Amino acid sequence: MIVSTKGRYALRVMVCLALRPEGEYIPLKEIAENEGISQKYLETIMTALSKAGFVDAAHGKGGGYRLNRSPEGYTIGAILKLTEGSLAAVSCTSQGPAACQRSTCCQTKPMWDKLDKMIDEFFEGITLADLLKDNAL
Amino acid sequence: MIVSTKGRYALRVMVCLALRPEGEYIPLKEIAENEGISQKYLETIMTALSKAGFVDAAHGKGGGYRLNRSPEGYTIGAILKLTEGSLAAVSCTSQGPAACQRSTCCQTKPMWDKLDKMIDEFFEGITLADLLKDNAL
DNA sequence: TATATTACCCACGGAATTAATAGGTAATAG
DNA sequence: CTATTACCTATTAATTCCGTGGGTAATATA
Repeated sequence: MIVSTKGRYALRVMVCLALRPEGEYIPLKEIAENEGISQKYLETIMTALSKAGFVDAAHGKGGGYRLNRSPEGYTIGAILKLTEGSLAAVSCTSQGPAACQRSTCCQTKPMWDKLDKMIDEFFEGITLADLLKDNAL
Repeated sequence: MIVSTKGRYALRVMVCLALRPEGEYIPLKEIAENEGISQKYLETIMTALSKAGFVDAAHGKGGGYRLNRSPEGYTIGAILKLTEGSLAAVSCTSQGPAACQRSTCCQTKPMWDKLDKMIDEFFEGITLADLLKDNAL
């Protein structure tokens, strides 16, 4: 499993926000109910997205979260890297050469490197806007 | 992380066996020492490979494990699917449509499906023989 | 100013998965 | 008959992931 619940939730939330009228703040409670996600758990995700500058947050009545760019401005890779930390397919490649003493002679490592590159390019090549289009992928 | 220790070990072991003289049995103990893998843990992996018909096993002195095909006859995908169970990138896709009630309307699902397909084709397109070649990938 | 509403923060608990260990039994070669 | 080797079942240890609890800070509105 390369993408956990956290990352998948983050994407769904971003899609959810993208479908709302531009500029309007949506309270966390409403997003959670819409998406069927635990409110408390979603808190940690939204806070991360906010801190990273992916969304605007506003306190008080009428507050909530909203996108601060057009959907084209978000790559799926950026969102997932934020929430997942890393998209590395194996631990060998996720922590630099130090992770494995055998990395210099390992005959499987080039394959992992190539896989990582492929996955990275896949996610960086898709934007939030692409997810909104039906049958686009 | 898409591939766990188990799968990575399995691949390294298969490479290790492929580098040995054809037809010769290698005891588990020797493989484990060569690769720096716990002997006991490797047992479970070797037994699985043996049961699946990927390697021959022989008891007693002079026994051990050996490949029963040429390295071209093994795809990385087959080895990993055996040891990992599944290579699905997200749980949404690994357990069929039943895994997620939202699968019919989910705007991220087509992306996961495409990713799974890409990863599967990647691993099925590489054989053990490819890993033996330096700089081949 | 008071109150309701909302985001933000810190730490904890439970569940699931993965990695590894323990201790024995069965087969085979010499 | 003994040493060597694979095979089997169960258990523990470690890690990660998912979700919860309880409180604080900021803001809009009346």
